[in-house]
Amino acid sequence: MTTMQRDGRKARGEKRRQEIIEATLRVIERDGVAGVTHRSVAREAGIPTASITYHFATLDDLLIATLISCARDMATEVYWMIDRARSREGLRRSSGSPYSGPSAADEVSALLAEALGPRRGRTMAEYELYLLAARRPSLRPAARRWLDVLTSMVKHDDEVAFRVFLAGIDGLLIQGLIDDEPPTAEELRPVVEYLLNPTERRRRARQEA
Amino acid sequence: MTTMQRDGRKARGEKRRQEIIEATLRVIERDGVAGVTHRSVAREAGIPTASITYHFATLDDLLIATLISCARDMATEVYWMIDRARSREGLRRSSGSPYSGPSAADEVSALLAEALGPRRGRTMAEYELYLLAARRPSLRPAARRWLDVLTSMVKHDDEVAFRVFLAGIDGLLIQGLIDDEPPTAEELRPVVEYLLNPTERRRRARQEA
DNA sequence: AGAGTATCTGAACGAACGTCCAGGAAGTTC
DNA sequence: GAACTTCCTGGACGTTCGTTCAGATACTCT
Repeated sequence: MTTMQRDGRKARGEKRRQEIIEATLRVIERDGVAGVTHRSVAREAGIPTASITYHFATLDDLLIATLISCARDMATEVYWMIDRARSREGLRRSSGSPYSGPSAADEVSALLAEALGPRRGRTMAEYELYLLAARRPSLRPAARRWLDVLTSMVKHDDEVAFRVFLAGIDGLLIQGLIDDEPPTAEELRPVVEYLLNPTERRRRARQEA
Repeated sequence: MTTMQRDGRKARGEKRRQEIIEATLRVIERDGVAGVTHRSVAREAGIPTASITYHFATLDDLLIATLISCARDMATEVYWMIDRARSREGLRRSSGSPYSGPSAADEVSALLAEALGPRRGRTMAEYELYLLAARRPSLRPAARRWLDVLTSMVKHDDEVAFRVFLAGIDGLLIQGLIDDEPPTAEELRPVVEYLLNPTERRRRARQEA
């Protein structure tokens, strides 16, 4: 009984798989899907080249596994984000004191600014997935995942306004990627407010009725 | 004086350049940027491989020239589209009879449906340009071209509503690319109407005042 | 006609690629 | 510790790639 690994062989293999996927994602963030080769990923992960072909039958399998993993992570983030926002709203309702924290528009625009600033590489990776999914139907469920999470979690009394909101988010992100410098949360807020407002207005109207 | 070509050598070279660019665009539409190689383009154009390196110093030059050409074509299309719409609006105003042709929302949604249906490949090519521009600043002016044309031609009294409209178009397009089947104009119209309405409402209000 | 120049191309080169494989290392079971 | 399974990897193979280049062809000009 040493201080060494406690995992079985299978667990070690799974860990390696994850390391390879993470290294692949870093390569995609840095150089795009075009930069993904057995050798570049192996260099990034600090492992031998043949180790990749052992864990992934083909390079395409690796790419697909990576993009699906990336999409799953993002969907999970969206899930928790909404969850946090919801519990906060619950607090706001139960307490009688006036709420003065960040508004929904504040939070969404901050999130977009983050996606276009520090997490730019990750955002680009997401849209590489979009484009790959456009050509390969098998990838589409993964690409739509964060949209599905939003759709199923947020109550949308106005179907059309909600679709506009989703499209607006994607449009702001992809247009932000080709700006010379990433837009700040302050610059984005008016647009986000505009995207959210109609929904909010109707919801408030419904609650007052 | 035969019935042969009348163009000088220079003109012939320029024509070849164009043919190569068009073949490259077809390859991108079919297989994406990843499918562009000297040999695949040469096969598509029906010319020898070395002919490409003669007209384009590097494969990257060819790719950039093709995507810029594609962006220029699209900007030109947007230009004429707005021009036609404007002259039609002029007619509508001058004639006293009630106008019953297609509304702006009708036309925009028909255009989007076309971009996601028959012209799907071209639309994908456009977003490949977007993604490439995200990584290469020198490509960004080309990628923004159609946005600039719209911005400079359409009078936008409400800056925010206009930015929402532009983002919405991009979002609808890129989300339409990952739908299992392309959305129809009828499905898109309510969303487009919603994107256009606020602007229209304010414009009408201004005209009535 | 002949010099000059732009256009064109078959063939080849070196580099990078995806993938394979024989064999070694590590862990598990008896 | 022996048998067995899984994990791992250095090295090699055949392919495709971007690019080069010497020489051929087509056109212009004087």
